[in-house]
Amino acid sequence: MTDPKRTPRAARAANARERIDRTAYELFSRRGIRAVGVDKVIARSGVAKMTLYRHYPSKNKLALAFLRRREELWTRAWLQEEVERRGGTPGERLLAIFDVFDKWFRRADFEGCSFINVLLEIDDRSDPVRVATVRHLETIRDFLRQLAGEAGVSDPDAFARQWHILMKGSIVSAGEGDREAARRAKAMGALLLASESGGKHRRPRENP
Amino acid sequence: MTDPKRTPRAARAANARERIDRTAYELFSRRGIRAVGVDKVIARSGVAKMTLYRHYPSKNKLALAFLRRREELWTRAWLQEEVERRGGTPGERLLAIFDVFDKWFRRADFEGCSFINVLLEIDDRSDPVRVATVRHLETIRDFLRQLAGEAGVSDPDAFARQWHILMKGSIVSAGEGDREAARRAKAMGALLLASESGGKHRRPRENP
DNA sequence: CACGATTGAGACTAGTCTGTCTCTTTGCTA
DNA sequence: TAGCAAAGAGACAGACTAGTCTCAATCGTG
Repeated sequence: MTDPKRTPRAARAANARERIDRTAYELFSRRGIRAVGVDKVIARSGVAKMTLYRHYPSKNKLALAFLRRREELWTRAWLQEEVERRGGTPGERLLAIFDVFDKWFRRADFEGCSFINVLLEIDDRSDPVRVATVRHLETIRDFLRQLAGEAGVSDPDAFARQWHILMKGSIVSAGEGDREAARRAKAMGALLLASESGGKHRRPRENP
Repeated sequence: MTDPKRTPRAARAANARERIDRTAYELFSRRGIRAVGVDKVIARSGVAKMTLYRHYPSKNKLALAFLRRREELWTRAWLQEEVERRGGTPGERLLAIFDVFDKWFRRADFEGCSFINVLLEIDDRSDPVRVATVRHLETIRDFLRQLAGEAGVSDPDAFARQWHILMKGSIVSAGEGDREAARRAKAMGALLLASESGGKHRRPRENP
């Protein structure tokens, strides 16, 4: 006989992992990894300790799973989707990054970039979690390099790294409290883009 | 007991506070504040626990003292001194920041910016230590605003914030491992500076 | 020489952390 | 209906955390 009222134990149990993942995402993205204990994840997700440790053999593994999820949800499903939806040309898309950031920075619950946060909170350069953040940041730069290449800049890798500096700088500034950080970065991005389309192996497009 | 060799107890005791400060600086600047326990500071500085707690009533107070020292040594005695030594005009000095950063980023023991690191490792926006880092970052921006004003920029505050974005972005990139980050940021700084001195909203101040 | 202040050394409290273990309960399936 | 795999609940270990407290050694100064 089906009982629609209470949530059956099995139904909850079935998505125990999903509850862990979601809770870890909420906590780690907002407060950092070191600052959040497994006990907190357990209490918030309503899961038994052994259940968590059966899915993830250590907190580090859970942290790595969190970073993967962050890339899925933040980098791909949010940033890239949003940017591709807004901008038409590669150049427009690059600039649209800062429009997306602008809305992000103005959110009351702005949480910053988890990759930067985790990168800076781990001292040991060989730490697997730290290494993973560097890799995830590279994924973001791959996206930038792709757009830069499509935009026809002379050195897409160097350009992507410069663009990434603008992004990371504006994120830190937003964390400091500057809500206009995205617009400030966008203005510099526009300058960089203009200097690229008017420089080196390209004819100046300046007004006569 | 049994004081080995020289270094009389009194001589050591006399600069107990200085030893604490120096040790806290070394540890906090390199590993962050949360990651370093008071026991570590005590062991490394060779000071008794009660000695530390008599000078600083809590670890937070020690952290605040560390940040003040960081501003003294890093911001003023190092960055500002170096920049003023290298550059002649305000514009040259602004660009010289990235020359100084370039040498910094190439150091094997590059430790990053403590203000950014501490800012991002503390979640609570009302935390006194976090508030202090924001204030110390403002001190850096004051310096930038001063130079921007002297350079005749139309909006020194906005310019300083943009410049600071370049600085912070390049520091994070250097932390990621990009040793060319300073040069990349400098190139963007040069563009920004050029757009200000030759742009539409130019403000004739000094200069021919 | 003696006093007062500072420091060293380390025990101690009370709490946190990650990770392990046992035991019971649950729901699905054969 | 019996068995099995997954999960809940919570005790537990061992290490670490910030901070308190006591007591003796040592210094500079009167």
